[in-house]
Amino acid sequence: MPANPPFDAQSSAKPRVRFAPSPTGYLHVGGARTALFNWLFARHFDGTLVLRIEDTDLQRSTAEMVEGILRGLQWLGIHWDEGPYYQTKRMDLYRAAAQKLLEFGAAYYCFCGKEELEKRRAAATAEGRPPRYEGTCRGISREEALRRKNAGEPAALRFAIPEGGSTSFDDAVFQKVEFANSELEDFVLLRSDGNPTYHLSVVADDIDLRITHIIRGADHISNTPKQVLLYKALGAPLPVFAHVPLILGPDKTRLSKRHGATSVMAYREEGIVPEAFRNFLALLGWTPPEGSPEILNDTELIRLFGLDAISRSNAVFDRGKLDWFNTEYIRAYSAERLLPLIEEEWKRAGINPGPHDRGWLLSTIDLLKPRARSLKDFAGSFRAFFADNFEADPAAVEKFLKDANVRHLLIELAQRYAALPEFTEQETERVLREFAVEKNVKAGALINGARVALTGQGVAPSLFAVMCSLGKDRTVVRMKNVEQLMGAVSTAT
RNA sequence: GGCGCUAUCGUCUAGGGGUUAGGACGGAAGAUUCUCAAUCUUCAAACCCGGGUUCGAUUCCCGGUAGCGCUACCA
Repeated sequence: MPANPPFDAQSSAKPRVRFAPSPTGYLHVGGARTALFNWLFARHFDGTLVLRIEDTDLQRSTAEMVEGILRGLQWLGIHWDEGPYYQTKRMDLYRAAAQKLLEFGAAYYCFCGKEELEKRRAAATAEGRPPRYEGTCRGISREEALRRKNAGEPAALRFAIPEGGSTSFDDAVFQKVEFANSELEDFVLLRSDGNPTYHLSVVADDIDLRITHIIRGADHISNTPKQVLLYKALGAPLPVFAHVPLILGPDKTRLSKRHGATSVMAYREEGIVPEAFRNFLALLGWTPPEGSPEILNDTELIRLFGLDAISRSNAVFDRGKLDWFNTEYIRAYSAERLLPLIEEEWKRAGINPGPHDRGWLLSTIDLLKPRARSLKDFAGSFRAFFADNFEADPAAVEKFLKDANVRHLLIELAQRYAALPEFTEQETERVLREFAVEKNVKAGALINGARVALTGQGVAPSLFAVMCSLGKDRTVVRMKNVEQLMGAVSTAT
């Protein structure tokens, strides 16, 4: 039984959680997963998700990154209820907290210069000692410190870690975690320019925003005892901490650009549908109850989600599994829902599907979607359905069209189709099969060759469905032009 | 280096003192013959190592190893 019991849904208080990205970069996969877990938790308990932008690193934070992060969250369908709050606009809160800490005797001014500290750290490391701040300025009397400070001497404010003992907390994922206080250093609360550092601003904000559960990456575990000490020094009740394992690349090192796309938006560009990405992310480090399927919509995700089922070990980002989720979602989506997403792909690929009516577009998408792995396919390997300028896959040509006789027969067959009054699946198939018998060739050879002639691909839906989708005119023209495909191949290879 | 966390198929994971160690992705084979990236069927694939506790450890404990994290006047 953990000392911090899991949040009690029966209690009147609804949980308040937050996602607090730092706008020094785009929304990356790890951040998105953290945001997702917070959102799922808030929705599950009918609580509140607060968005807070941690932009106290003035040098590296930009408005563009904030914009990108918000867009990423929106794309994923993660909606926050409060905020965004900007830390740079809440400086008074942090300074007041710092002042309080100073008055309580939990903080003191430090006059050590940056270079001086670096030198000492380097020396300590060289001598094999832990490079911790030794509390040099801790002994300076309060009056003396105030005098020097008021005289204009630059000073940072440091937190005074209690001597001896240990600090522990009960993590909803990792259970009890304990650190000896001797391992913690007197960290900086206020820089000498008066701006707060991370620890101070997070804790002051989380107290002020009445955050009940802090769900964040496991890389913050080591920071937590310092923050626990801050809560105590400030006399505030502790929230429940829940640290979620990190996401790794295939080589089991922390996911980074080396492994490919780490930006959430890059996956949109790759033709991933947001629900698929969200579903995939949810299952990275969290497992639904036994017997649950893995394809889970937002309602199911929210209903099933719980902190207790979060894993304690890091998870490798498996691109292949993401693609599987994507195919499942594309297949399950209605053509109506797919169409606007596909139109974006066409725009990007410079495809204008022409004068087709909406009904044709929808039925063609339905025909194609069981074989789609990405939205990109609708502008890529399915291009021939929506544009007349397409390139043939050389491997498909090689496999099904290298026989000149097949090509000649296809051209001849095109004449028959041209004369066919009723261009339906049944009729086109009947004509082709009779033609095959007449010419004493296997129908399959004609079918496969025709598929390549019509779509440029060796893989496509049933040929006669393809013909009907394309219509008589385009079918006839493409079959007649089959030799041109050969030319394209020989020049391409 | 110090401190912390973690360790089940290639990957995500279930399980838990006695199990044929379960599922999903991926892989392999077969079926379908109108292609396959579709569909169906089948198969291969794991408890990090060493001690201890126990009648019995993959499961509990300790140690080792490995991986990851933190170790800033970054967040």
